[in-house]
Amino acid sequence: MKVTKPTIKNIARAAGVSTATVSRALAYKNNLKPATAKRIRQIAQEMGYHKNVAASQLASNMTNTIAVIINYTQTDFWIGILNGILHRARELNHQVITFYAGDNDSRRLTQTVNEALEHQANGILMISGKMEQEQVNILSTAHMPYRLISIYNPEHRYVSSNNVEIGEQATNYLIKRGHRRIGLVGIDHYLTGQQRLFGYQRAMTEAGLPINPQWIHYGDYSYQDGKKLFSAIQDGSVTAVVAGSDMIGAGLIKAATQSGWRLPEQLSIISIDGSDICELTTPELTTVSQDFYQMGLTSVDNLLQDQPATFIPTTLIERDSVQTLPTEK
Amino acid sequence: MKVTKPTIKNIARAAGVSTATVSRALAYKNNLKPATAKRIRQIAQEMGYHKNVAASQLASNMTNTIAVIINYTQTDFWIGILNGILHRARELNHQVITFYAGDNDSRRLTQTVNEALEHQANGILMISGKMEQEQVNILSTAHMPYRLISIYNPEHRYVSSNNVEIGEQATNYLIKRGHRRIGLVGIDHYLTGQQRLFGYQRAMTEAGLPINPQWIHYGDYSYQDGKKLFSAIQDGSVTAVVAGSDMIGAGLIKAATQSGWRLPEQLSIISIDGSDICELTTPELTTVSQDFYQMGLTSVDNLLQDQPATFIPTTLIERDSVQTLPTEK
DNA sequence: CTGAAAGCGCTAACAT
DNA sequence: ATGTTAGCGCTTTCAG
Repeated sequence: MKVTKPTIKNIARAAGVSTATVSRALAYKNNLKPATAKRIRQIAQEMGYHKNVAASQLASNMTNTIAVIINYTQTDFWIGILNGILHRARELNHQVITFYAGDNDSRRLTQTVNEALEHQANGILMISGKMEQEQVNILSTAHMPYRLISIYNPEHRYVSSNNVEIGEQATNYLIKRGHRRIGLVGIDHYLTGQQRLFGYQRAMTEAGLPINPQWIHYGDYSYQDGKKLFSAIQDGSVTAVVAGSDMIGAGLIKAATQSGWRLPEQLSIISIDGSDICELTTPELTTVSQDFYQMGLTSVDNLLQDQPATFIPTTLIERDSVQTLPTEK
Repeated sequence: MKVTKPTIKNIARAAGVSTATVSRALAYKNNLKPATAKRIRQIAQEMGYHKNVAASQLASNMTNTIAVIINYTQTDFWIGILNGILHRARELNHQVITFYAGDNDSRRLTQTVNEALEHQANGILMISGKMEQEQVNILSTAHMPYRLISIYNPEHRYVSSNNVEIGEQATNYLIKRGHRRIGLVGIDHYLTGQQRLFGYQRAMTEAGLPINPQWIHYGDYSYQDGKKLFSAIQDGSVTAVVAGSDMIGAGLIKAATQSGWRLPEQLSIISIDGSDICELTTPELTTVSQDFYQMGLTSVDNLLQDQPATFIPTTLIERDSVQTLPTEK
């Protein structure tokens, strides 16, 4: 489909004015006769004109745009963040354009980071579970402000929950209810996972509880992995688990239920990172949640105001009818 | 944060060549000495250079970009579509940039459509439940190819499932199981909803079943509305319902369960538009599903190859342990 | 194989 | 209040 788009030149000709006047009219500048301005806009609309943002950006050297990179398409924990970003960005008269990198595909993430970098945004917000040094390097040498969202990385600017604290709170929740053999299921091999593991270890250690390495199982935060990982704990070696994400928690619950387990009698689960989906999937699930929406708001402020790295407060949400068994098997 | 980005001019100076040569080197053109090319790329990387896509587009008049507009941020049915789009777009060497319009906020949708239009994409894919004439007009007069995804609108190019068929299949599923008083809950007031309603009506009529207007309830496809709408059917006037979306279905199930109902004994539910979340929320739910991923693939092909409007095939997915009651109350 | 130069569509001084 | 003009950073002829 060959499409010839009208330009301000066409409009200028049609309106019998110069391109500068057209430009001014369309930008709602106040230094021209309202009547002319209105007439020009009228003509522009009739011609189905839309500004060529490339040319505009190039000429003005301004974009008022925030680029968001998302490295997940299977889980939806980032939707809350994105909503927050959108809200605050609009408030501050910024546009948001989003780039998807797929699911933890390193090569495509690199490619996507480069794509985002080529768009002359005011800055980049990066929502990704995994990041390799390569991508971080590209970002950090690219002369463009960026923030890692929900990714704690002490060497960079981030807006993240405190994963150590989250891991610790979740574990303590179970310990307080009498559990002694507590698993940690579905954390990743990267920093986030390591932090949560550290919090888990700290809670266990401070409670004087031993940790069995076989209680710790890695995954990719997905529902699928949650289901898979149930097999790793169905020998009954633990009475409770901290799920590395709500999707992991949901997967565990699904698999456990399918195996005929009754929850939470046979297994108590507390899940990290409750998103909205959490209520849906598992009303009985307790969640140590990040306030994702708030994280989005904060991210934009942090980026545009050039603030230092920051933590989002962690809150523990008990839902409906949670009653975990206060006894060890 | 004041950032001065390197340009090809800087690189040219640093490399002792002309900007033309730099441009060629970075575009991997084969008409220059490999050694020079490599050296230039090396320098570019060291300087943290990234192409200014605005300038590039302007000069070459090419973007190889597909713009996607999404008008939902609370439900996630579109993620499957987006994945399909991403996959096929990459295959065809196209970039995807995504614009979020929020949640059925007409003003913001208009704004977002305009933003997308200003980016010189090859075309626009629009995923939205509701669309008003205003936005459709803007799109259709903008000299840019576009497709409405999952929106049946005979006056425009669309890639959609056949909503009449979907409504009919779902209703027939319940009729075959012996239900006679069947509700339709949570459809919208727009074309999609009307089509599904029509299918429902056709199935009922062909089965010789009467339709009570009070069995039909409107909503916005959200989980929240599903919960709300349960009150509309809890008088027991229907023995089964077609849920207008899987989120509606999930909401109904949640509310019904909270009210102490046992499903499917007291109420059979079949849900339209099962996304992945569907399995998660309600393993016992039967779904008339669109293949969202396929819809994404098809959308890209359809757009880039300038094909006519098309329907995606509909499939009925029975999950796990569905056994609806074959008797009327 | 490389350089010089002419724009792409728009904005922003600077004139008038 | 409007027109003239010089670029923005890049690509792409056209020369050499």
